[in-house]
Amino acid sequence: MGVKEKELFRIGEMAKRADVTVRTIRYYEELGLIAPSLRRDSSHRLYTRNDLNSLKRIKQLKNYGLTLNEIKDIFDLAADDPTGQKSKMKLITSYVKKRLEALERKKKLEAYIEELEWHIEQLKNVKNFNACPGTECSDCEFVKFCNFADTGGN
Amino acid sequence: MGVKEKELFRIGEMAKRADVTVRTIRYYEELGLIAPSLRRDSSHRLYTRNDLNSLKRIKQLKNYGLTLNEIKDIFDLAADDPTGQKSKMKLITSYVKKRLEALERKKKLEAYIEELEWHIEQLKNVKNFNACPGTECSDCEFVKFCNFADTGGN
DNA sequence: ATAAACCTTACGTGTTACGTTAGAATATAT
DNA sequence: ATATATTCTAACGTAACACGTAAGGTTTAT
Repeated sequence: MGVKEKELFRIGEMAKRADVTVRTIRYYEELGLIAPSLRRDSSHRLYTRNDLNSLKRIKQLKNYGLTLNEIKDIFDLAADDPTGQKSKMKLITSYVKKRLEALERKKKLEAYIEELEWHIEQLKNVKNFNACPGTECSDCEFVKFCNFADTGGN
Repeated sequence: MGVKEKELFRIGEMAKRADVTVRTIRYYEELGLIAPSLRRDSSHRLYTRNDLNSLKRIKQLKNYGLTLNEIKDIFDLAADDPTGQKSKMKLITSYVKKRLEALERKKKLEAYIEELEWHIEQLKNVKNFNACPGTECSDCEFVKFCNFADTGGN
């Protein structure tokens, strides 16, 4: 089935619909993230509704905190195997790896949040408290809870 | 009580003990993160064990995924109020804000992880699957689950 | 006294995600 | 048919981040 001309967007239209700049779209093309489904003889880019979806998806993944490189990895995985017959296992493996990386980041974030909560509790409960870390930290009565304290050796 | 000379480290010693470069320590000083407790007439930096703890703490917080600017914010909070008598509430408020920011990041990360898991499940269960997103995505029988699909309007 | 360590100043590096001209071709509206 | 708008490629600019690296000089340790 051919692509109806009516269903094609020029780059400016794409930019408006996805709320990004024209430059951004071209930049994503440079990175190999999205390419126009076709071009005119004039070399003007023409995009389909599907292309628009891909662009929106990039925005979504960016919003999850992914870098453009990480997004490209994911897109490339999908492009590797459009019908899913060739290397399903490899695809799954890669997704699983991405998941593990994300879980690792989550773990660190949680440790940080716990730290913050510890500080908040200290501040709430202690009368004569010393802000930690600070110049007085070594005299702080709570320093024993700090796991970063120098133990004397190297 | 005065600082015993024996307990003072020069910058090279600091670098070794914290496993960073000398340049890194000077850079942190530029940013206002750590300053040597004193200097010799020669302007050589001299650090205390407490300084070393601060340096190690920076490494720890970096490991949590914080930027140096974020770390500086936290340090500045503590320095604002070393005895904790002046503005306890303000301090708590700031920590709480940092916590909320971190929770926000965590939420996004979790959404991403769920997405990955959804893809993994799809790949595991679907026989004739199409990698999503991809050129065939609009024909995918699971496209209805995708929340980024263009709905026709703007 | 000579090497090792340190000092300041300042430019360089690589990554990320685009912004911003510049000059030319093409498309659309009247 | 022309005026205006849009698009094209190419290429340089930017701004934050976290230092690296050299230059040229002083200080400390052995």
